[in-house]
Amino acid sequence: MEFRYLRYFIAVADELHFTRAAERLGMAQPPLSQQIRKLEREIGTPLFRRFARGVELTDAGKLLYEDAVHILDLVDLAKSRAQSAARGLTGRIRVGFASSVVFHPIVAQVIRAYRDAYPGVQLAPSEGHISGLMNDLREERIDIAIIRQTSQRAESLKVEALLDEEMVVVLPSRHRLAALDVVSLDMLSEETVILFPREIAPVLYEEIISACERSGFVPKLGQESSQVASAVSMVAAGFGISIVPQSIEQFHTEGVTYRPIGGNAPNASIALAYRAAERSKVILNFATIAKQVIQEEATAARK
Amino acid sequence: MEFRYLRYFIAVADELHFTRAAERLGMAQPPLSQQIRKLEREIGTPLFRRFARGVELTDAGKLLYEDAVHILDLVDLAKSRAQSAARGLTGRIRVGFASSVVFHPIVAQVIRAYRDAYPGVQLAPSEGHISGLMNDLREERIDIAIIRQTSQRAESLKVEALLDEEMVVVLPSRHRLAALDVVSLDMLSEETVILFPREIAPVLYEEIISACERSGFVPKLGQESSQVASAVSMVAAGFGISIVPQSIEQFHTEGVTYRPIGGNAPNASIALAYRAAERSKVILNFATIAKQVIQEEATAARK
DNA sequence: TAAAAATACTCCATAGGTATTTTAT
DNA sequence: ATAAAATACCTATGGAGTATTTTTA
Repeated sequence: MEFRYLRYFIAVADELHFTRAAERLGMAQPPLSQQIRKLEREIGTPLFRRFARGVELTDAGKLLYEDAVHILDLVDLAKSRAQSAARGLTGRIRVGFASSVVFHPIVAQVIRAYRDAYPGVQLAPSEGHISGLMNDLREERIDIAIIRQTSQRAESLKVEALLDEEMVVVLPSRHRLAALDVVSLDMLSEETVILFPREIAPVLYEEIISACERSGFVPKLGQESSQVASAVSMVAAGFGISIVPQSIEQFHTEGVTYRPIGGNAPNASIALAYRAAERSKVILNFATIAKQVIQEEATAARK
Repeated sequence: MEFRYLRYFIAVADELHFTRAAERLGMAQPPLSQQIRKLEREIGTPLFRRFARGVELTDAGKLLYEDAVHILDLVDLAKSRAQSAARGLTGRIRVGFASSVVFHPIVAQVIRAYRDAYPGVQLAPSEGHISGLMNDLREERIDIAIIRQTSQRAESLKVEALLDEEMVVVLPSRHRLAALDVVSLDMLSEETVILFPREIAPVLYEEIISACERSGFVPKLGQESSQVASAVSMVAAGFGISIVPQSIEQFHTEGVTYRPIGGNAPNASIALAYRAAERSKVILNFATIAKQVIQEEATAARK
């Protein structure tokens, strides 16, 4: 089967006249007759009944006409769909978010901005811990991730810093330090500190520990929380105090108070991760949009 | 766009390897590369990313792959659909029935037989008077009709006799002739005869009149009934007697009695009508089935 | 008999082949 | 260094053109 056959067939079916159809196709009548004949031989049945004045469609021809028009439409559609996929306008993108960043307003902003710019792309979000997300990226279960900066030197992945975020202290509201506007780290040397397991965000963990060490003490660690954010609940329950990224403040929990850290506050930096070999416009566009959003935020903040 | 491009593209997409795909297609690798390149140029975007070991699909390629497979499937489907249409296995047929034949058992038998033989054909039945049906045939509003034999010499239509049907007398049950087993026409010379309008079935009408005349009288016509069958209701209402095709007996109406006509009973013959130039297998198959059913009935009756 | 499609042939564009080079890991 | 795709060039199939015949209403 050749495509040409369908185009020619449609022309003849429209005109019900070989000579006129040939004219419309910009060709001579005999080759048109030949091609139609080939099509009829391939299908195994006449598609036209020839009369002295023009032709008419057989039942088989009538049916084929509908299908042929449909098929040619689909071909055009397929072409334009492929074109828009190439421009990153359509498709699907699986985005992973580290559990410790999902509360940060930048996440919602990036998603909104991407949705607006590429409404044809379906977003499939997922949440997980940093190392899990990195594996998901490598094994192509997700396409891009917003994570905390990581020390894992991943050959095949590209990790780009997006922005820095200071950490804050989480205190039970009745704690004596809650009376202060700003808490400095050295005030915490005697406190029991609740932290998440090191594995779920190693760089964040190390940053907290080393900031304490720079302030001259080794933190006294208490019970581990399962997540970065759930440490807040444990503070409320009286297990101790905690240190969390500022965006966790969104978590308004009864009985806890957040206080900025004076001096050398530990830093939680947010980064974008995706496969270094990535070529998909859909995915690269997401990275571009994310960086643009950060840029605009920074510019807006300067004013 | 050429079909070949899609076939080649699918082969390369399946193998992710030009050389192997070329082998599978039974051709050399360079022309395959050329054709894929042409396809990429036509669509305006790369479909594959070439590496030292094989290739991979771009986003555009992935999308086009799905569409291409679908399109090739549709082409095969279109071919087989056209083929089955040519054999009269699929399609739609609009069948008209003369009001005076719809009660005859042969009608249901023919429809059932056709349905069984060609389950893929959609039947669209309609009912009307003979002259209306003949016009509908000529103007292609219906494809075939079961009618009463007609005198209208219709150039463009073919009318084929199916079977003969005797007429019977319809009497009010308390009528003195209802006491007889058989009624002969000459007994009706003084009766008021209720008939349908001549236009709706001229041959039937003439047959009744001339049968009476052969029996030596001109029938005394009373009120006209709107239909052949509705004469029965009027007999029940006491407007007179009537003469109807035997199959109308199916119409079991309170207060009327049907009696066979002795001697020269008028004859109502049933016929098939369709366009003389008809070539559609779907329609010609219907005619064949109808004649077969009659044949089988006759054979069964002889036993 | 006249309009239109089919046939007969000729030509050339291009699909496809062969030999070789380029590219990417 | 090597596998694989791209390039260069050649060949030949078959699509399209011209002239003519056949078909059908």
